[in-house]
Amino acid sequence: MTLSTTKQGKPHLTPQRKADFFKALAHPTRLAIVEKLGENLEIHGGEQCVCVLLEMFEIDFSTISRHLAVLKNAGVVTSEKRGKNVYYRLACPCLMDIFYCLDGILDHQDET
Amino acid sequence: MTLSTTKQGKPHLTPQRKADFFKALAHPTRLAIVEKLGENLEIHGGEQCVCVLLEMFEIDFSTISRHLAVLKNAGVVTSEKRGKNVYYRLACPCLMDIFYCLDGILDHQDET
DNA sequence: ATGATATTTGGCTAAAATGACAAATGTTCT
DNA sequence: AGAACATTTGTCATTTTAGCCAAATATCAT
Repeated sequence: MTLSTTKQGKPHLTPQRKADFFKALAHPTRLAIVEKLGENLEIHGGEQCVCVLLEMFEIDFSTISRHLAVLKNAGVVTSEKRGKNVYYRLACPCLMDIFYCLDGILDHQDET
Repeated sequence: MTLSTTKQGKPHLTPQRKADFFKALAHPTRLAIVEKLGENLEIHGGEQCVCVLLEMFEIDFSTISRHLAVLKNAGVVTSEKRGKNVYYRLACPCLMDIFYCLDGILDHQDET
């Protein structure tokens, strides 16, 4: 998945860019990672060590690493290396608004 | 792409279900369709004939039809046949909130 | 420097998504 | 009934994604 950018390397708001963003969220594992990063935003912006994320799933750590790379390329998360560990956090806390929206939509559908 | 459902066939709010929803939005063509359906919501709920959607793209009509099926299976749109034509509309007008959210997020990123 | 720990990357296979063409279906009109 | 139109579905080729294992890289402790 390639992030669409302008000539200056600065991303812009094309349909492709939006689609890339949704695509990054279009996987249960990545979604779970994002929701985890959305918890406790008041503590270091909700950042989590990769090692913590690894414990959440029973899949190979290389696979998690790849999922994290997808999220990062799409601009959903950022990462920072400190010592032996790498910490990921949401690129924008307001990202959680999308989930509130979605929950509302899906709940509304389920009522029918 | 299969929509996750309960035994009663009623969808529930699993990570997979959310991921399916995002996956349906994770394509520029489908995104453009959804945004088109979000216009003029006050007129027949924003519904559009497939024939109108066909004119928006230079791809085969069978491909558009498949994209519409993906959106429908994910619960993003509903359809209704009237005469020779089929009309699609957003399953929930509030879906547009997601786009407002996303625009906000991406705009915010672009400022940096 | 060596070894232990944490994470990413290369290489591969299997599965899923995309898109085109042709054929099928359903509807209206004559 | 038959033709014309609108949309969907069958089938297939191509591309993309997901996941695993092994190897590479980076950092810390001894």
